[in-house]
Amino acid sequence: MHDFTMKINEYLPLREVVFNTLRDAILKGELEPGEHLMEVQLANKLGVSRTPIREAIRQLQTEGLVVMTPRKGAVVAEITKEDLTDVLEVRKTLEKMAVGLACQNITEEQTEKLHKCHDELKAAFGKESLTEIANRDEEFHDIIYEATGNKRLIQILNNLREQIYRYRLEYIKDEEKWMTLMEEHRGLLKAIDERDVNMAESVADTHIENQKHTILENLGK
Amino acid sequence: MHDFTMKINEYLPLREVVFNTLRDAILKGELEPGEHLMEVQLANKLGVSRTPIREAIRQLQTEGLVVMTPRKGAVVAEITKEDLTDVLEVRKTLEKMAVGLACQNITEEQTEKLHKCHDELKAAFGKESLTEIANRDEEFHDIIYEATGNKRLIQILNNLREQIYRYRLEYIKDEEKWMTLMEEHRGLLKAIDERDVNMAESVADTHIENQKHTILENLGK
DNA sequence: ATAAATACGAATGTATACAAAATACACGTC
DNA sequence: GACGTGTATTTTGTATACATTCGTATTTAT
Repeated sequence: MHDFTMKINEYLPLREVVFNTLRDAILKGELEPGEHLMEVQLANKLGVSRTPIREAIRQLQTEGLVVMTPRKGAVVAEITKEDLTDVLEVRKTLEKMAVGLACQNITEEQTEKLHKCHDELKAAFGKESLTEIANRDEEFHDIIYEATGNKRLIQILNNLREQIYRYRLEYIKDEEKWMTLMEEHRGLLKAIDERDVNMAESVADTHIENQKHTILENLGK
Repeated sequence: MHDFTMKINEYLPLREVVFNTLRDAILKGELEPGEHLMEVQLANKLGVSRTPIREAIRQLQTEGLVVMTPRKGAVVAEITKEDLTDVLEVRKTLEKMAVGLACQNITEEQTEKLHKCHDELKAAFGKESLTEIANRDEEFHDIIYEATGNKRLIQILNNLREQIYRYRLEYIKDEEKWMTLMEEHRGLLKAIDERDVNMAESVADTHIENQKHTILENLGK
């Protein structure tokens, strides 16, 4: 059977393309913090006009990836230790809220997906594939987010995650922490399976706290 | 002595002016939910070109006040009961976090400001001035937000407040709830004075929960 | 008469042109 | 040599022109 919904939404406005391109460049570090984003230069480089560039940069601003000042332009956001701490403190609170809600609201189907994802995550650790670990880890939390049923919560958590995206590979690189990481994921899964809100919140707290320590540690170097 | 720094930052880009104008219009209900925002029409009305209009609309989108679909344009966001519930649930969690942090981090100076604001709020209730009650209420919470020292938390809380801004006057209109409202503010102040985190979180929980009930109640009508 | 096709209008997407401000740089003065 | 001023260049802000698409109404064929 043919899938006639396939081509729906295949169109992407140029501003979206530019946005994704610049976003990736920032998160990968190709555009370094403090670097000035100049419209004409980017327009030439990407082969489009200034208009989509400007709109993309504004989008990046609201995501917190660039900082703009009127008549001065945009620079890639510098992230200080304090900023990171602030982000992770809020994220800790909301992750706890999320796992708590997930315990109450998760469906049978979502539970199944979560287990499957957890298995794949374990497999990724076995294969020692950093990017796959990172992706599965992201997916694992995504499923939990979805299970909360709170759209606004999901949106904010995704944005907060974006803030620390640049450091996620650094965070996973450290093989010494893998055991702890796997332990925490297993803990989350168990707590959600048993609908144990207190345990889930406690594990989530530890999980983010550890992540905070690792990231701040690596940032010092 | 003359103040030569006076005129600094007096310049506002047109996009900012347009943004504020449209934002106010939406929050005041002059632009109704579901209404289509057309660029040329707005540009003519406000006497500017489409460019600043477009940039302002994108800003409104990220604030959640309008919803855009590619090649269709922007409509003023409809807020459903579910959206409102989601927003207020997240806000409850973060308000609790905020008062907890405020208990730990508030300075002498900020405490003083909070007391002063609380007195003015009581006075506003005495004068039965709705807009003044609303403004003082907003200021009261602003001071608490500032006292947390967490910039990201402040930013998110401000955004969440924006979402329910349209209903804040409705919320305060109900004179029966004034006693409760005053009681809750007094409770928050006391808890912060005594650095009692548990009490502060408990009062904040009740405060937002009551707000949620009132707003959802009024929304039904 | 109904349904499909088409053509027209209106709105958004994108590019470019022009205006104003900020930055860089060279020149002159102390 | 350092500092300040004036000019040139670069960059952002805004307006406008052009392209594309979507919706609607009209027309045409069955």
